Amino acid sequence: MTDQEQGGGAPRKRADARRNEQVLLDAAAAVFVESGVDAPVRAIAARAGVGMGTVYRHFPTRADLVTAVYRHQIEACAEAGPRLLATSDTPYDALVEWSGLFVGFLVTKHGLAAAMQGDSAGFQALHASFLDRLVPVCGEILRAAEDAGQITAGIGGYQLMRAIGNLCAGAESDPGYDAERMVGVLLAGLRGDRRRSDPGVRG
Amino acid sequence: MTDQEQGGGAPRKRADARRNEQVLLDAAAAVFVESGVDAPVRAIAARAGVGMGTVYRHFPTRADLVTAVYRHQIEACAEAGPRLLATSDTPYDALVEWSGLFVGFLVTKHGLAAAMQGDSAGFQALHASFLDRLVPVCGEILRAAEDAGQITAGIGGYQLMRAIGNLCAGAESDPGYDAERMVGVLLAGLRGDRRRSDPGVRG
DNA sequence: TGAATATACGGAACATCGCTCCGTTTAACA
DNA sequence: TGTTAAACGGAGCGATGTTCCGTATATTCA
Repeated sequence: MTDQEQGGGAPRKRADARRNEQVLLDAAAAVFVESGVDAPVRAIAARAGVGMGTVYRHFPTRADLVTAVYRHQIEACAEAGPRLLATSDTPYDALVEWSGLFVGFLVTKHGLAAAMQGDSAGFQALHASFLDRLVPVCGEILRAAEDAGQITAGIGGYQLMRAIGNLCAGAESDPGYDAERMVGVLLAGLRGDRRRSDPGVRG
Repeated sequence: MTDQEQGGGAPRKRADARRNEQVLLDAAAAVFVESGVDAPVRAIAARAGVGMGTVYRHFPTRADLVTAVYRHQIEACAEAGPRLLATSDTPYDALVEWSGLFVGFLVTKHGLAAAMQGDSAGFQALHASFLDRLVPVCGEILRAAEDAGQITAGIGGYQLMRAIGNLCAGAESDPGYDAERMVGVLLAGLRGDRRRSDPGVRG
């Protein structure tokens, strides 16, 4: 995608630049698998056999690199939303299944969920990229479930995704914590809550 | 506690050492309020008017300092557990109230919840201190609620505290995310799940 | 009171980050 | 083949957690 659109207004990138971008993506993917998404940029540069400058020219920040590596998986998750909504028995079932996909994606990438919290301004890009694409998808499923009267109203896509992302943070390195189960409990809570119309549990 | 037990086996600490420990605790507390628990150790040393070495002699790692600063609040939270269990109408009510205390504690300290995830080995001490004291308390309330048939079985104190802590991470800096509400949903999920084995009861 | 000594102190120094800068190399094109 | 703009590499910067060690001092004992 990044390459093709160069045919339009911008002049085509140089061959070595295009090659290095791919080399970097491959190297980053490999390093992320081995050391998690917190791996030093230097390690990725070394693995790719390029200098630091090259990394940062292609991906202005660590978060951009992370985003780029997982872009196709984000896309797959996004596309699964409408499909699940169409094929599942009920919107709530779709919500559960879609959440399962998202959780599965998060917990297999070391530190990805933690990074999504985006406290330090650097990760804001990652935060945004994930959420820009997936929040609308999640929101659509949520609204469908709401309309069907299956869950409580007033939980937005962002709110739920943020909660799920948080629940998954650090889960892969903690055998005593079962993120998938707690996400299941959270989703059950969406359903159980629907009996109260009053939104402010705590004021 | 650190001072008193010196009367036993270990020789009493030097006066300047005792004084500096307190000065450091006060300085750290102030800096944490202003800049969050992620504040640089240097900033705390400067605020206290001591050198870096002094900080690390008293608190071998940043996490130990954080733990020490909030120790009395952790203690208050721990002591509230049995009390709530005794005074609340039902164990589940106690669970909700106790969770409210814990959440209130976490969200008012910038970055504390995030630190609790303890990814980087440094924060393991913080992780442990919080959990060693509070997990049994939480577990007791959970078991009481289980025994009363109010919640699903098989969720341990660690599991729930970890989930709540995660849900609160980064909440204070994200106006679009309401951690307290999502904790409420999670707790509702604990109750909602029981309907699988006991369909009749509705709160 | 005046050494003697263990204890504590201060802050420079080290390792590790993310990220920037700039002199050098090289692909693209006439 | 020569020109030029794009891309490269990696040293360097600033920040951070942590360690080290020479110096200062509280405490003790004569």
